[in-house]
Amino acid sequence: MTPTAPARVRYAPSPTGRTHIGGVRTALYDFLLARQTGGQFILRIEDTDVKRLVPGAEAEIMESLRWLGLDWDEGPDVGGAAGPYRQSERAAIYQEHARRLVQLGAAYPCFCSPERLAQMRQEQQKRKEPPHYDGLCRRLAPSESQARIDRGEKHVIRFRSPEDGTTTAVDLLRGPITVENSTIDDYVLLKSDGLPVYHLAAMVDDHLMGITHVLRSSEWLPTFPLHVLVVRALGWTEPTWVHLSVFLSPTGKGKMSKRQAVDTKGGAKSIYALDLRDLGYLPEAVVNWLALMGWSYDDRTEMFAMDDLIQKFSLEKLNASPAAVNFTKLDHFNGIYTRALSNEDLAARLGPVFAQAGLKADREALVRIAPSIRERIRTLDEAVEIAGFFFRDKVEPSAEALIGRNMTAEASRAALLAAEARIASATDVGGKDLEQELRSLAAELGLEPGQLFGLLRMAVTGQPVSPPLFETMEFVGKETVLARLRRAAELLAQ
RNA sequence: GCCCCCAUCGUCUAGUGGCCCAGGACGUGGCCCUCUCAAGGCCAAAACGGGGGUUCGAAACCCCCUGGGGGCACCA
Repeated sequence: MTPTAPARVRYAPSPTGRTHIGGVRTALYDFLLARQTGGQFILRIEDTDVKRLVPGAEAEIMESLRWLGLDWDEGPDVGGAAGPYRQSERAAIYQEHARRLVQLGAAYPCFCSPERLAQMRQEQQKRKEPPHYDGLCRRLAPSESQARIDRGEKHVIRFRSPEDGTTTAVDLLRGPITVENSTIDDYVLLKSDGLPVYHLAAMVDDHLMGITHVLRSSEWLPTFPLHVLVVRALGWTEPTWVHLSVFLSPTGKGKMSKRQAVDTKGGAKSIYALDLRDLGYLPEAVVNWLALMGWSYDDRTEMFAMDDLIQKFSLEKLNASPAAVNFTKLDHFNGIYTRALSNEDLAARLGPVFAQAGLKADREALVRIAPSIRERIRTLDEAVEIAGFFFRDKVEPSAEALIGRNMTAEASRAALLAAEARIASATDVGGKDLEQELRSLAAELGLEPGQLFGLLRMAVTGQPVSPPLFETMEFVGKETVLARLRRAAELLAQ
């Protein structure tokens, strides 16, 4: 049931790599649930594996969330009453709970060396047994364990999983999941470096931070019963568990891989949030797209602004089956959101894109061309492709490209010069009068309007595809248009 | 190998036993509009993986198979 009581939810990534859309989607759902119920959205960094830490990863997590408008109420940077929010700063807390578990008899110290464990596993595989801890230290008398600890022997703390019976864990989307306890391994909870493993750290933090709903990836399903057992051993009440399906690669075959910039029809794509930003996608489009990958509202509504999502999101409508990433649909959403932008807004977002392409395009100019390109772009960077010529000093089409459709070079040159003369005497190069004038000219020359216009387009813009000819000429300016037409005629004469 | 999850058009999905010879969206094809490219409008093709049950009635419930995915670390 989607709660009406304030939900406290957390997004708890590990700073071990780049921030991809799978994680971001989980964060989105967390955020929506918190905002809808008037609860809190918490960012917690799970950095207990020192070896896998990637510098800058934490910053990328935050930058990605901010870009998409997923602001958190509590976190490493903003603080909060349940902090610290970085697990590496909470080691003492986990150690205390590990001790408690040992006292309770639900966990035990294990002194086995990594070498012994590796060998054990190897032998088990040879015997075609599932790899699992063989329980050597589980059978140690507490007094002996204590003595070895006092002697300073290196050890970990393992969970003492029940020998028989079954454990049932309830997932909101899948219902009860029951497993034989004999299949639950004696997992390590606290490593010999004193830092916890996920199985302990996440359970402790979720409880201490008052988390009401745990939304996480379905990769955790296999260890879900273990988690429930840990929580119960500590005597805590469980949160509502929601396991979100993973994303599949665009073909639907195989998991979306971490290093995947697949080449779809529109060009290179990326599964990383910040790459999407740099590729010219709008955050509102990415949010809408992501929200619909695993969640739906009804049988027809697809456009959702963040406010709509906050209002309409519900856990019940989450889909338990895996979804393939569909970048083409992202393009579609992006096109719609782009077209909905005002001239000023579009110009503002285009500024950095043109700058990055090395083109000097001031805000005022961008506002003026916005109406001409809005309907022609799906991503912001396509604007450079279609309208970059506006900001280049010279256009130099090849003589070959300047020959009109079904025309000779000479006829093309003549048409260009004839058009130049008419445009020279026009008062308004963007107006209907000139258009009529040139249509008449085309008829006089025995040309289709499209042939003449195509010729002019190539001469003025240097490209076969552009915004509508007359708006384009108006923006380029009469003198420049005339100069370019003369230059084109020259090129054709050679 | 063992454990767990999932299963409707190519893709995202609606569907909670009769409203479904299955609806929407993207994509695809065609037509219209049109100075190019888009945008827009109209139309079309396209799915309940297979087999058993349950039921007066199954896309929906149960079982098996198949397929897909995930997991089996002192990673998360």
